[in-house]
Amino acid sequence: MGKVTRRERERQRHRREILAAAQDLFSRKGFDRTSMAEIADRAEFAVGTLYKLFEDKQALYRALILDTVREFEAALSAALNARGSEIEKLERYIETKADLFVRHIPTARLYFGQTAAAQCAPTVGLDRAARALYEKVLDRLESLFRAGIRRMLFVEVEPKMLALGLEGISNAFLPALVERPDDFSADEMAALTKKIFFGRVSLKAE
Amino acid sequence: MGKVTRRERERQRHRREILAAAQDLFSRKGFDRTSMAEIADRAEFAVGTLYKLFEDKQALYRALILDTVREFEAALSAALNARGSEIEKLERYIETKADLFVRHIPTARLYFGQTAAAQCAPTVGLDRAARALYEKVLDRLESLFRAGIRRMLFVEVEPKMLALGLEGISNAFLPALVERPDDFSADEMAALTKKIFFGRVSLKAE
DNA sequence: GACAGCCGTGAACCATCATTCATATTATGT
DNA sequence: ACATAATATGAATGATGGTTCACGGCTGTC
Repeated sequence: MGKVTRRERERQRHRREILAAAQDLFSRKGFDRTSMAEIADRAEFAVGTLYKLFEDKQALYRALILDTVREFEAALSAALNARGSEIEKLERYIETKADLFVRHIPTARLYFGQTAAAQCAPTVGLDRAARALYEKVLDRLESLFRAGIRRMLFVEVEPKMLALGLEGISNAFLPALVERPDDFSADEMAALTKKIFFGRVSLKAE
Repeated sequence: MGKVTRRERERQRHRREILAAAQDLFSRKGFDRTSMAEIADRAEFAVGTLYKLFEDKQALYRALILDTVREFEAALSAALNARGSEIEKLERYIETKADLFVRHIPTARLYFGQTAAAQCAPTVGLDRAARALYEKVLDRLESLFRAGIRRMLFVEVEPKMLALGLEGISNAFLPALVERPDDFSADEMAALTKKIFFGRVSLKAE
């Protein structure tokens, strides 16, 4: 009973095509300002077809967000769990994130929207599971900072706050990247982030 | 011909009441998920009245955003133009912003939504004028960094990027603040921001 | 080659608002 | 007190867009 029939493969391909169309539209115009008809148009299907593959608009959105956050979470968690000192892990985290941002701008927009922005307006963040995945990354960051502080690699600051601060900086350049994608390389972005976060901006002694 | 008749004063008071109701709803649920009827209800007016005071829903929103951003811009620009060295000005900027955030959380949410988040999804930022005001703050930050670098107060990094980085960190704690408002004082938030941005997080020599 | 089941289709349906406007209410001037 | 102008009201209107479903075609099976 081979479940992987041609039918099923086609079905999954269509599903992916719809998600791709939706990603572009949702990331540029947001959930409410994107209609099912538009998504169907762009994906070259009829509206009805979307409803064959997804319960409703919310479910389609959720699936997309979940895919997006899962992809990011996987890459970022891998970076955070690689070998090396706390600092090296965090540096790899920064590099990985910059790379993801530069390489997949629409995905990055969605990721940022769901993590940073949505935290301030809970009603906007439409998904529970995605949130949980992001929390996992935050927790991992926090515990790395905690360990780093214990080993005297970092200053003594609430580790949770350090994690949020790092998130803040590593997201900071995304708007600029969105506006002029060609002016940024992942390496530059990562270097800048590391310099500001780990180095010191001020030259005066404290 | 005293223009400041009772009628006119009442009118303005009603206007403010409507804006106050709208602020709470928009900041919590966003533009699309807030209906004119809801705003009218909360403000204890009829829908028609909203249309006597505002052209349409967009205009009401624009007025609100403009008020919000204007308020922030005024306070932040004042901080950036006060006496003192570049570092002192920036420190005052950080303190002022933290204070605004802690004191006016709904306003802060709107501000953040319109500045940081909206930059990534241009269609979301519904207002031109508000954007321009924020750009003014960014430009001022940038030129402060530029001057500071010339005077060897800061490391040599693209000043624009330093400005974005500072924005990133000073926004970073807002989500935490929104979630548990009582756990944060403006002073703590400002101190943390300064420590991460101006000080150094890493203890190892570079 | 006929039959059954799956797929895709898009017109039709319905709920949700933004917006309007005829009417009711209140304030102002005489 | 009366006339008049300004203001507030909320039911009615129309547009938008999510969702459904009856239909026609295609695929794989016997």
